[in-house]
Formats: sequence, structure tokens, C-alpha cells
Amino acid sequence: MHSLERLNAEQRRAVEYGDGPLMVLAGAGTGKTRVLVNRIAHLVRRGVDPREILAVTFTNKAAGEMRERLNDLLGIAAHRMWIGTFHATCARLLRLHGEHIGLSRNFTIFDDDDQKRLINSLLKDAGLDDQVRARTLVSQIDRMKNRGDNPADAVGGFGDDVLRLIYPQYQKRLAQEEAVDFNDILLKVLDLAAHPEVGPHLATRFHHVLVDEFQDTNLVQYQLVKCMADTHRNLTVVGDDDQSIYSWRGAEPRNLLEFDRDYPDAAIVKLEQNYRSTQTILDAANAVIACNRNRHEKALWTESAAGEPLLWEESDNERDEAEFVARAIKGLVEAEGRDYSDMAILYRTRAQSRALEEEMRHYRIDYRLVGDVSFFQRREIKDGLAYLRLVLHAGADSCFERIVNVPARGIGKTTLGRVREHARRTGMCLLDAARAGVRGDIGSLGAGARKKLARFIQLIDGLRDVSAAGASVAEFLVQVVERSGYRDWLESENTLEAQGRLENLAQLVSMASDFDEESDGEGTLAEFDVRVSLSSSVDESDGRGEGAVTLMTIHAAKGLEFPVVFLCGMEDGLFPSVREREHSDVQDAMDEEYRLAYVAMTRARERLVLTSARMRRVWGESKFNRPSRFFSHIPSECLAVRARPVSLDGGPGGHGSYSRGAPEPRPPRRRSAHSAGRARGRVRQVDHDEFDQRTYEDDVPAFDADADMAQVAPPSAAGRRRPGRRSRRQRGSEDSAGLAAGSVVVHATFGAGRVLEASGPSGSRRLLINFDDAGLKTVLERFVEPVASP
DNA sequence: AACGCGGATCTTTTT
DNA sequence: GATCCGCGTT
Repeated sequence: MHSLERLNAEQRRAVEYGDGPLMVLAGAGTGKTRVLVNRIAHLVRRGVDPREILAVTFTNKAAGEMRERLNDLLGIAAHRMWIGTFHATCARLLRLHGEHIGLSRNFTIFDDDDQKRLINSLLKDAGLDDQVRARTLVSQIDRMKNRGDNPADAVGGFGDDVLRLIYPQYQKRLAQEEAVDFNDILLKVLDLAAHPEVGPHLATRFHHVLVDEFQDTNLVQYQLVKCMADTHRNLTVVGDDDQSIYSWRGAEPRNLLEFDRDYPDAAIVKLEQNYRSTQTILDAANAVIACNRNRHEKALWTESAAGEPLLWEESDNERDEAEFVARAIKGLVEAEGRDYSDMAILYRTRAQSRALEEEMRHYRIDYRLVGDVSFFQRREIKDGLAYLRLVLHAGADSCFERIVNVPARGIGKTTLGRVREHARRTGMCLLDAARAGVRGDIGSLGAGARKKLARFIQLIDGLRDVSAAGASVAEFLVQVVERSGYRDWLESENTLEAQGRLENLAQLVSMASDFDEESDGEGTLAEFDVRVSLSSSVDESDGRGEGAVTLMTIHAAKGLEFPVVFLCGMEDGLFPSVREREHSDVQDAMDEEYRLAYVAMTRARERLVLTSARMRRVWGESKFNRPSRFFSHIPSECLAVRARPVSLDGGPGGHGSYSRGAPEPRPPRRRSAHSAGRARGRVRQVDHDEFDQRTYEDDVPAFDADADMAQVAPPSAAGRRRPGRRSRRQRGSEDSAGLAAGSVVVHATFGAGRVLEASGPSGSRRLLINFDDAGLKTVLERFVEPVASP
């Protein structure tokens, strides 16, 4: 039981809680995973059969980590538990029981790309491809399936009539190919649950069900959980509504917040002590998230020191921004002895990675990009898997289309058109139609075309024999690459790109060998296929980024932590990114951006650097953005704005330094012309011109990208100045009094001022204060002393 | 049947 | 700025 000793009281309560429903509301960095893992270990030690425990996560990575940690705690028992993502778990159930609902054991999974291709071809057949984009239709299908609705019933929305027409065909084609899309994987398990034979089994199969990141579950997932947990009612859900960042894919944070509606007897444990971040980072993150409506209020606190202030660097453009980050990374390595792997660069959109990558290369900083165009999405990989699928299932027309002429074997549009036509007339699949053509059943096919088709069919049949002869998955794939001519083709290309593709194929083969080894050679092609389909681009990077800086989207960073985090692209329009969309409420979308900012900020343990660019190229066009509105919510004490570089000497690689000393006053920005006429200090939300004043605070620690940074940044500037800083616990009662607008207060740094506005919850109430000397600032209430009431 | 060009679209986030 | 798609040319 030694592992339980390091738990605090709340954690221990959750871990040792007995039977029955349990909801754990766990703030960022409060040891959520640890609680989950220890709870499972606790159950096993208490005598629960590991085979009767189901633990569901949202990413393969989280599942892998959980498995690993349980292995350490329990040894072999962990192997026997059901630990995995919703999709992996459901795919496993479908393999076991799918036949009851008419699903082949060899089912395959259509990913996004497959869906789009299929819809596209259906649209084209119907002559509707110029009316609706395939992309739109796919997302409509997804959105409806996420809620458990039938897309065939769509009414009212744009393109819904097309959807009603196309969707049945789509589903029919999936069935013909023995395929399911991502959402079907879950929906089919709901079908299983309703099946008279399998249903009762599923309902009692798992004695304990635990779900991580419960705020991310969608309606279908919630129903699944209910199906599997409602009999024994030993259901533990863990989550944080403030970290709900997947509503765009159907997540219903209400599943977490209203958990006690469906389970009125549920015990609720709140984890509020943060073990990850410094007080300053936490203050800043809390101030941002406090802006949201409808949240379950939590009071995250920490015992850790104030730490360094956040740093905000505003650059001219995204290239300068990236360069600043690169130099700062170098500086931190030299000045603080940080390792590259201590640092992460986070951004809102994928597109931002390019500029950052370029500068990393320029400065010779090793980096790893998480969630690059997925390995499994690459052309050659999808081609290889298409061979596999076609061998597995002759009816896989989409695979036939994909590879019948890849590599080029002289089977062109005309020939294909004739084969397709024959298939349509006779109702056979393309592979069989091609077979018929070879036999001479298609009159229009010439001798040449028949010969070429014959060789292709021979290829597929030969590969099927290889598989039937008991080849491992890896051996099979080697044969695919050899016999298809793929290898010769790529080698003769003699380009770097072709070489890369070949290497990717080699990597696929080596993944297959791992799979073979893992499954003692018992793993089938179909199982490998499913495994690959359910791997995301994010978890393939489980390589621990040894000695490399990590670049990824904020979404991909959820659940991770780094000593140093750079958060780039802090500009309104980019982050928060608000776009009018047909099916979403703008305010809801904005709330989610705030949560995203909260998630991003709370990834940092010690240092958080925010960067923005005044100008950014978007689709080749220049966009001028204002700094992110998030800045206006971050208390001034928490944030240092770095002096603007006067000149940037020494090119890349050189050791040029930013000029320092007295920071140059920032030249007035475009907007100040019109806002200058406005009465200063009017009660309203700070705008950017006003909080820009903070730039001139010159005793604010300068964060220098160069080697001497450590000397430049005074230790814990904010902490030092704070008058008699009290711990959270002691404050309690006086918080509730709350300073109102009109109060006169004194701040250790900014002097005297008058409160204009107060906002936020009592634990982290923020005040907008007009200081006599320092101007408008947003500060946390606990950093000011009241002098007079209004 | 292979290749090259122009145009549209993409960029929010992923299992 | 990249990629995908359709169209026209060889």
C-alpha cells in the first residue's frame, strides 16, 4: 500500500471509495491520472477480478500510460483488464460479438479521408457534386451520429435534402465493403447492447467501469457507459468541465456536470490542490477561466512558490515570433540548464507549426512535431493497407479503385469505366467485374486491357495465397510491396521523396512485426488493419521526445505538462479563433476558446511564455491582428511584457543580443488615434491600448533570449513585492467581503488607485483599478489593501 | 494513359 | 502556400 501514502486526503477519498457511482471533479494538475490508476489498483487489491474492470480513456496515449503504471503497481494483472479508448474498446467488443448484428469479423474502418472519397464519388454519381461539398456532408453525418441521430432524418439544414438522398447510399456502400466509420464503431455497440442475447451479457460483463475525461464524452458514449455500468452501478467518472475542449465533436460537458441527475446517489470528490504549476501561472489561468459562464466553480490552489511571471512577447510577424521562441529556447538551455525536452511550443492551429519548425531548424534545435500529417494518412501507407483490405475482402471497391493502377500498370480511365459499368449492371464488386472482364464478359474491353487486368487480379490472388499460407502480417506486407511493384517503382523514381515513401513502408512493416510479436503470430490482417485505423497521429509520437522540443496543438497537449511552455499566436482571430458557423452558438464557441486557453496555460509548470505577432500570413495573405483578448484578463502582476527589441543584430546562429536597458516606449499603435479621444478610465473592459501600458513598467523582469537571462530575471519579482502574502487557506472569510467599485486601494507596486470594476469568483476576484501613477491595471484582489470604501 | 496546368479550397481543434 | 481535383494536351 505504499503507493497510497503519497496521496492527499481528497485523492485518498476518491481512491478508496467503495462501491457505487463516484464523480471526481479534478482540476488541472491535481493528480487525476494518479487517482484513477490508484483506484483501479485499489480495486484489484480489494479482490476485484481484473478481467471485470473496464477503464476508458480518450486517447491511446492515456490508455498506454495507464496500462504502464498499473503494470508497475500490480504486475501482470494489468494485462487482463480492459483499458483503452472508447473506439478501441468498442472495436474489441465488435470483433467478439459483431456477428450477432451482421458485422463481419474482418470489418474495416473508414477514416475521414475514406469517408470523403466515398461521399465524393456518390455525389458525382448523383450529379450533385457541384451543389454540396463532400466535406460538408461528412461533417453533417458525423455531427448527427455523435448525437445518435440518423442522418437520413436530417431536415431543415443546408444541404439536408442531399444528405437524405446520399446517406442511405453511403451506409449501403459501407456495408458492402464490410466497413464502419468512426462513429459506427460506437453505434454498433449500442446495437449490441440492444440485442436480446448479447445485451444482457454486456450489461453485466464489467463489474467496475471507470471513465477518464468524462466531460469529453458525447451522447453516444454516455449511453454506452450507461449500458455497461448500470447493472452493477460501480461507475467512476473523472473529469474537469473547465477542460472541455471537444464540444465541436459532440462532447457534452453536461454529462459530467449533471452526473448526479442520473446517479443521485453518486459521491462527489473534488480535487483542487494543484501540484503542477507555480502560483503565478495558476493565478493567470484561473483569471482567464473565471470569465466563463456556466462553470462548476472550483478553487484551484497550490503550495508552490509564486515563481516567475508570465512573459508576453509581441513580434512583428510570425517569423520573428518563431525566431524569438528559438532564441528563448537556446537562452533557457544556456542560462538555466534546461533540456530541450523540458519545453513545449503550443499553438491553436496546425498551420502555425511551419514557421516555428523553420526557425527550430535554423537554430539547430531538435524538435518533434506531434500530430504531423498522420503517418497513417500518407499515400503509400494507405495504398499498402488498401492492398491488404482488398485481399481481405474482395468487395472493398474503394480499395480496388485506389490501387488498381498504383503503381501505374496501364489500367486507365477507359478500362476502369467499363469495369465499373459492368459492376453496376450486374451488381458485383469491382474485383469480380474485372475478373469477368478478363474472362471476356465485357465486350468493350480490348485484349490489352484484359491482359493488364488479368495481371492485377493475379497479383491480388497471389497475395491472398500468401496470407492463406499463414504468413505473418509483416511478411504479407513485404510481399505487397514487392509483388505490386511498389518497391521497384519508388526506387526507380530516384528522388528524396520516393525514398522517404519507401522508408515509410519499411516502418509500416516494422510496426507489423511488432504486432506479430505481440500477438504471438496469432494476429490477423484484419486485426492489424483495425489497430492501424484506430491509431491517431498524436499517439504515434509516443517516442518520448528525448532531447527534443515538442511542438503541438493545444488539443494534443491536453493531459501533458512541461516545465516551460511557449504559447504562440496569441492574437484575436487566431486564438481565440471565433468563426460564425451554422451549427454553433458564437458565445459557446468563445467559452470553449477560454477553456482552451486555460488548458494551454495549465500545461506549464514553471515558466509560461506567450507570444503574438502583429502581422501574420494566412493563406498567403497578410492579416493584422490585435493581441489576444486573453491578455486583458491576465492580472498585471502575473505578466511581464518583454522590452521590444530595438534592433536584431547577429543573424541566425550568431549570438547577437536584444538591446536591453531602459525599454523603448512603444510607439502608439494605429488604434490609439481614435481611442485617444475616449475618456480614460471609463468603466468598461480594458482594451488593448490600455493594457499596453504595462509594457513600460521597467522594473518588470526582462526575459532575454540570450545566455545571461538568469541574471536579468530577478527571482520571483512578484512574490518579493507582495505585502505579507497569506496562504489561500487563511484568506477565506475576508474574500467574501469583496472590494466593490469605488473603493480606494493600495498596491505594493502600482501604488494607490480606485477600483472601477470587479469580476470573477471570490477565490480569484479580479479588479480593474485606475492607479494614480500607473494607470489602468487588472489585478487580483488579494494583492491590494483596502484604504477606503466608496 | 501519362503529364501538366489552373482553379478551388483549405485552417480550428481528433477518435 | 500546399494540395487536391478536373481538364486539356501530348
